[in-house]
Amino acid sequence: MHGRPRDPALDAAIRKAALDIVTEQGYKRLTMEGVAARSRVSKQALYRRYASKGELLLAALDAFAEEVLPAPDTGSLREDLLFLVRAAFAFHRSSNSAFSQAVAAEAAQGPAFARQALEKVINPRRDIFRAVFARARERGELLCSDDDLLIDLVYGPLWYALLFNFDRLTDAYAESLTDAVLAAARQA
Amino acid sequence: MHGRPRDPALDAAIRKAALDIVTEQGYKRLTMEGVAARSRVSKQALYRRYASKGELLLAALDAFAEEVLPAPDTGSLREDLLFLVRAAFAFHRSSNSAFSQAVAAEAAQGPAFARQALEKVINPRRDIFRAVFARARERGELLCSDDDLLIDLVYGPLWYALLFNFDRLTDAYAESLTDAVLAAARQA
Amino acid sequence: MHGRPRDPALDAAIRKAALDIVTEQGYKRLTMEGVAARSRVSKQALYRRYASKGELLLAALDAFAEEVLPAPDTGSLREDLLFLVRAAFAFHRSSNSAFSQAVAAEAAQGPAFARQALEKVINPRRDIFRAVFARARERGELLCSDDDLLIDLVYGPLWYALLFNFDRLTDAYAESLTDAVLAAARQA
Amino acid sequence: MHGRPRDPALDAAIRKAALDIVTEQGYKRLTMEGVAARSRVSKQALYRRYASKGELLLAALDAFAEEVLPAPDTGSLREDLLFLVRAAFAFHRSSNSAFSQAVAAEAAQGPAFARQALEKVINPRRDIFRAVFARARERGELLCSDDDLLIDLVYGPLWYALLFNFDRLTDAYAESLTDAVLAAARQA
DNA sequence: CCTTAATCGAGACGGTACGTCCTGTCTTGTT
DNA sequence: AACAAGACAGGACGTACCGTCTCGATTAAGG
Repeated sequence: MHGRPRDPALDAAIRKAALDIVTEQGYKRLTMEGVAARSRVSKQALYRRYASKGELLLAALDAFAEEVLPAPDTGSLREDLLFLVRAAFAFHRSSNSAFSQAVAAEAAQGPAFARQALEKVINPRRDIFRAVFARARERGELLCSDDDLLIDLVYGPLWYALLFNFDRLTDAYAESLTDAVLAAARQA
Repeated sequence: MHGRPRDPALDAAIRKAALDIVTEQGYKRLTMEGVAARSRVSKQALYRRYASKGELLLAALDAFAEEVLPAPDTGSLREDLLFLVRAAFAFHRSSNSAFSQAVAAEAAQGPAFARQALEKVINPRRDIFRAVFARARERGELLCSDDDLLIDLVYGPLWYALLFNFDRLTDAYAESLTDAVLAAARQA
Repeated sequence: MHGRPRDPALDAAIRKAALDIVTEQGYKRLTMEGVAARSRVSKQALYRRYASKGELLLAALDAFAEEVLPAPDTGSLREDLLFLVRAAFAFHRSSNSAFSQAVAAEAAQGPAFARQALEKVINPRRDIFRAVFARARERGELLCSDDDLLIDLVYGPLWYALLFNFDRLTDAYAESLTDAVLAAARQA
Repeated sequence: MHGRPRDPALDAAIRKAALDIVTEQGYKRLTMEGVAARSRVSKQALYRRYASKGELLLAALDAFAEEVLPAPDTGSLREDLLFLVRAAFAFHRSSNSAFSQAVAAEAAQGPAFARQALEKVINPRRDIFRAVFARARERGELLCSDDDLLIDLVYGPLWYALLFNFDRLTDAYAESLTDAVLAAARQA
């Protein structure tokens, strides 16, 4: 038998509360207790859905996951890449950086979270690069066959900067990085 | 100023306890309370030395910092790089990965820690690459003048994998990555 | 008024579950939640019948209430009293003591429960004594006209012992107590 | 070694809070959480001292335990008894009845508590009767040698009334009860 | 030699959050 | 209607750490 169904309004309220707290106070201050209080939801109802801060964070991340990700097609690999890298930098430079850092912190501490973040947040963004690379390959602009490596060359330095050298995420760096990736891309 | 001097044996006991707890139970379980208990040191004495888990972690990291970092000089940039990248991968693949992840988690959550980690752990390792690049430049093997960018191309993907895709840190990947860096290095 | 009639099988199941839990785990562990779970009855159906632990306890007590209460008639007041006092002691000494204590605990905390317990459990037992006293009075064995006082002299010490000195409920004590009551009974 | 000693001011604050809550809101509303909040004491400090509501109640009862118990000596057993019985009734009729009921409830549910209550609250009051009986015995007013039985005849009906028939605790009843006890006392 | 001051262990303290349990009410669909 | 199932707000539970604070007992260096 079925019992009373879960109230979807609560899911929304919880996600919103979590989102607000992270952006306003940072991930460190994100607390099950606090989310319950802010969303006016009982702790029980909260724990029924999310057993940990990590799961809660992933749920809150859905807001970003649903974003339509832009896939540029300028006809030039360099232009496409530059656009994407700049956009990625801009995203992490914005107020969303609290989330990026939360994701990093959580991923560092649990492979379970890492896997889910990969699937929900990381891979969709990598796929856009894949599409760009596919088109460039048709045009003959790309000799390297290892898309994953090239994408790592973009996102690696990005998350690395996010961890240790936040200020590095400038537009100038975006351009240098893009050219470095291009050098690798043109090499068989 | 006089009074009883601090007992250096306590420093050692504390660092050892912290180290043991992190490797045995992971960084999440590292607790000031737990370290005090395990090292048979009073909380007071502990807090006198390290005001936070972060400082404690950095102190425990000194064990690694004191390691002699090997600086290869094979006469070939590719060989030197390959050696360093493989060594770095090996280090993070080992049981020390708990520490790498702890550093990542802590850095993600506080620029103060990030800065200290940078100085104590990250930059010394970057400097080794710098030396290698300097020699290669003299030999004419290196056109790119931006050492930091090249080093980011190495360590970026490494930490990125550490966060999201641990299994990626294979020797094969080390080689691919090295060649990508070389491509960027040879480009003006 | 129509609709589906209440299932009497549920009443039985609930009472049994409550009874079992009290005897097995004590009154403290008696929980509406637990009774519902054990009796495989929904909490709704449970609350429809019994609005509180007290009501539930009283319902469970019906099992005892339906017992045929023996009314001795030996021709001697002392013999009759002794029989009743011993029987009462024996009852409370048995495994039913969990119930007696539950009744005491609940009565202590709510006059509402106390009144219901009085009516359903306490008074019926007092009435047996009344009958015995009535016969004794006819035989001229009884000068005291205050039955309630005499009965208090029996049940008072019994419940008192139940609260504070359980071990006191021996047969020897039953005899002493009976003789004390007799002394009071023979006095105008 | 010793560590920081417990702050005795906290003991006082806790006892006061517990006392106030019980008299103001009844024993049911007495909550470890509530006592901690009202006494501005951390839950930890509270639990360090009292592991349960029962222990807390006993501690709060110290206020009464320290009371000087009056021991009448009128030269007449009846007068002495009457005085004591009336005083006892008056005590339980007063606002302290909340405590009496709390004690009853708690004693009913745990022999551990019962034993402690016996020692701290019950027995000291019984001892006063013992003293009165001793004097009466010297005067030849007392033939019964079983003090405990006689005291049960007093306190039994009292607690019995406390549980089931609160209104019974009148001065008239005190007199009837006294006379009944006297009848038993005069009997060998 | 003997203060003097910072150290040490032990552990109490006010807080905050944890994750669980129970209460009493409610909302489903099913009988 | 009553029923099983189970979600819901609310409140209390007992525990774990946090960082700070007494205690009494050491331990040197400086007077």
